[in-house]
Amino acid sequence: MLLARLAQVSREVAAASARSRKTALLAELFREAAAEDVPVVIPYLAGRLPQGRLGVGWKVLGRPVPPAAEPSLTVREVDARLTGLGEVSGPGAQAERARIVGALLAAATEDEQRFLLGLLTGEVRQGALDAVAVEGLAAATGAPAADVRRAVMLAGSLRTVAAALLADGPPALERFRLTVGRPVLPMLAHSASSVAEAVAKLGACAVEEKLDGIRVQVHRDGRTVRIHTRTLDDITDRLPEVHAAALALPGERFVLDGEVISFTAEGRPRSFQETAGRVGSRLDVATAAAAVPVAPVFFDALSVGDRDLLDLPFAERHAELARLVPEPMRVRRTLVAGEEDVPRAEEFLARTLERGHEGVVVKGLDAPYSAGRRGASWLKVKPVHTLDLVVLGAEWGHGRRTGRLSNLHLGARTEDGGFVMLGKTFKGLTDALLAWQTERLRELAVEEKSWGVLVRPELVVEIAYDGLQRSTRYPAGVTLRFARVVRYREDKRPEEADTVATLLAAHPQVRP
DNA sequence: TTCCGACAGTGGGGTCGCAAT
DNA sequence: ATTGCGACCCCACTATCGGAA
Repeated sequence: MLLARLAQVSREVAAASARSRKTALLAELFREAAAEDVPVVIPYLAGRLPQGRLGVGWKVLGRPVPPAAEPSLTVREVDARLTGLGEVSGPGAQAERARIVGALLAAATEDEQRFLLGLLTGEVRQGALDAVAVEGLAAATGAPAADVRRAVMLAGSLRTVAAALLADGPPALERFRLTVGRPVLPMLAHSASSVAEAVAKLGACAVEEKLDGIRVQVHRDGRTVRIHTRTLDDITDRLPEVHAAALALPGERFVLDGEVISFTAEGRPRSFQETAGRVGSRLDVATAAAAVPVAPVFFDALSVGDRDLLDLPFAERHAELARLVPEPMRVRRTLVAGEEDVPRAEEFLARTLERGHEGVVVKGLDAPYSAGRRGASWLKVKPVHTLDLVVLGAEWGHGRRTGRLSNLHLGARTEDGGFVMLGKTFKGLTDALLAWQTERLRELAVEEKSWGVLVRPELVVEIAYDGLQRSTRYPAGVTLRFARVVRYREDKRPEEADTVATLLAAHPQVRP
């Protein structure tokens, strides 16, 4: 199959607004694809490369290449060239990557170039990724969409399921069950603004501490242990402590879900930055582990022995977890029968925060484990802080925000009446607010840049954020975590904005 | 008819490892 | 030795579609 066909369908999918239309377009293409092309066609139309990321970004891709007049590239040839691209390393790698990409783009028509650049940057912008591709695959094969979705979650891979399904039809889905040693996509949580709100939604529930570390799924089969991240990367080699802890548990076969985090000698959690840095260290793990030891803390059991627990209610999965894992290696929790217990749950949240953790996750006791989904039965509750800051500049947006000033530069007041930048945000803005701020900020502009504008510090904006973290990038030595716009404060003058000093005073545990 | 769950898109900061400078 | 880039951790929020209520 020619790449041109995929590029054409991708353009049509992007142009269609109805999801049902996108699904139909994808299904048609999947039916056309020859068996050998399927392992490439499916991920490409889901907006991803089967090889994953290839080490090329805008630095290499930014240089325009004259397009070919006629399409000639086949999907398999493109796939082979990109596999080669992924294998480039060592001195001269950047030039070699640029050469390979340049040659590929030169062989591509304008339409194909656009599609390839989207794939390589991970931004196809066709309004369809894995989920719509799953729908398309179901439509193409006549398999129920829910069954296909479930198989993909359990396989952790759309490509594998697609190949099996197109080769053997719907019965192939039976093969995709939870298997010890093969990671499944983890269940995720929604947010709630308070414990009371979460309990009102869920009824009988468990309130568990939320640790600010790295999510892990730990598989043990006999003496073999594998540790995977949220995106199913294998990080076993980086976490010898977790490996040892899994082998020390009194069970030969299991799959557990939890968080890896580093504690100080006093038992306080280290900052996310420290834990993430440790888990990210690959070269000298022993030295990293000596400086920042980590520990697993589990909260769910997906499989124990030969039993697949995914469809059991959380209460039963947790009972299995408690049989296998000793208390200190499980998250702290309290059980709540209903709304009459809300004060106790709030007390639990307060104590969890005192211990230095992020917040809590409220979990319905009846719900199954929804692999790969943001289940309605897990609700995280974290304290939200707010500040009144001043807009110092703004950057032009991309995609659907093209032509709008989108990403705001946020400043706090200093003692001498000036402002220092604390970070940026683009979140929390409605289309109407985007339009309004674009106009307003252009009026206030004192300097036009290629990337946006610098403005007179006059607009005050209320910003919500999750906490403070150290920064080497910003002059105050700190930056906001997960900053987002709440509203503009046109009733406030910049002299009334919050200062760096008040910000630091509100977070005494974080020092620049 | 209205409501709400699921998705895609739009990017944020930090840290590590690698290659270029 | 330092710098820049890309991958991958953490993530919030809005718009939209389409099925559920």
